Amino acid sequence: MTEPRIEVWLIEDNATFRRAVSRALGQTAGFACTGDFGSAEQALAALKTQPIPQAILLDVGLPGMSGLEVIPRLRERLPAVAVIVLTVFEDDDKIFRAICGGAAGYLLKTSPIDEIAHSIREALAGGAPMNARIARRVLDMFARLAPPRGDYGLTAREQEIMEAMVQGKTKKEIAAVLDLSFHTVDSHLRNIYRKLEVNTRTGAVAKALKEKLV
Amino acid sequence: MTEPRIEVWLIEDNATFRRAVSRALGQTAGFACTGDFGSAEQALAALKTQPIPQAILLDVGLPGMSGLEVIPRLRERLPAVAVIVLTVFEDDDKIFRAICGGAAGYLLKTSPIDEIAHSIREALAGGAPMNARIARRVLDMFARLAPPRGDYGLTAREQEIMEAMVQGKTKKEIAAVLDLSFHTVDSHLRNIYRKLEVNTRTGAVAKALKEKLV
DNA sequence: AATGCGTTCCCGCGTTTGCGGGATTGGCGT
DNA sequence: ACGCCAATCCCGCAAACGCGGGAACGCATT
Repeated sequence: MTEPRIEVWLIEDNATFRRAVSRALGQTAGFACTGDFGSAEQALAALKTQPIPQAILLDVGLPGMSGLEVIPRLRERLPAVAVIVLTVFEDDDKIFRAICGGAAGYLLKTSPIDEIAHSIREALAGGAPMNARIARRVLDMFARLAPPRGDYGLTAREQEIMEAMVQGKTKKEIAAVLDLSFHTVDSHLRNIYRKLEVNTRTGAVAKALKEKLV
Repeated sequence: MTEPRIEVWLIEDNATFRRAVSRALGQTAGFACTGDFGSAEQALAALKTQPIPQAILLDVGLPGMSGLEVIPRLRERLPAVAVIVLTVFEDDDKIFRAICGGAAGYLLKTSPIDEIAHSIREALAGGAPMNARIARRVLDMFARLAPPRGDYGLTAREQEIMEAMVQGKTKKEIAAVLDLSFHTVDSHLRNIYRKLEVNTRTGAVAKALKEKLV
């Protein structure tokens, strides 16, 4: 069985490293490096003239437009292409921005070529290949970003009032949309304040949003 | 070289599957299953009498206390132990809650034993072993949870006012901490409202928190 | 010199809020 | 049957807020 070659693009400003990866990938069974570019701009320009690849290996430390900036643009034009970040950086902010931009994987340049090849297959199969340390960082960020999910025992009605409050509505407006008396809304509001241990709507909204009560 | 055995606990209500994994792990070089439990409660009780393991394989669909609930408790008592979820479920909510609870990995029960063994080593080495599909789900959730990071051109002073506002402070209090006149704060507030296109502090706080302006 | 903008300060007025008091109904559990 | 509590409604008042005006200064750009 002869499976079709996986066509890969490489965006990397270091010519030496770029050629090394390009050649190594070309010699790996089932892969072909059909394009290598020294900058994001060159790659974007090539989209208009060349056939698109299945996967793109991307450095983040590029001259001009950074790798992080280009991810969303690539994803926009080529939603089906797996963009895999391949870099030396492993700080939270870069990882975070890469993922939020839509990267399908995040590898380190120290990875051997067969791991890179395996990762490309994994990404195309719907996976998310990541260096072990990176993966841990992602989980940690996730957990930190996560909701403490405080439970203050708000009733259904109070939740409803909270939602309206978060939308910036006044008591009068809330009363109108929920078809209640102004005084009733006021009453619920006081109960919410007591439960959340705040005494202004601003504090209540901040607490609700921070702790994902809404 | 004789590396020390890795001691693993198993929390899984299906006795057949539990024994199968336990035996397979026991026969794998470098591993020892030193405890297997049919419920979270049994495992928590065993913490008091038995020596603690290096890793715990945990099912989420347990009778009584669910696997998701028990993760934070385990992490609390045993911060150094790698808790790896091993389950058939792969819905976003369960994955999300497991990670937020502090799980070090998330595997599917379809994984062969050598992959499980490898994952345990990976977790103990600071990695985050995940099934490929699960990893992709995590990245997708991450990107969705991500901040749109709107930029409304708030000045440094206005940012400062926003932060104080998010803390639930009144205009008078903000004026006090920033050593400004009440009227100045009022002025800044109006400019913030105009830039964010809101007309209440509630709306401003909601927008600021949702779009990570603070 | 002129323009724009951020920052600071001030007045007044009508609206909204927070909170102190209440009251009544209906469901739920022991 | 009794208490508990969520949910609904009401009054009044001091405080805070939103917004309409305004003015002044510094600093950078044009």
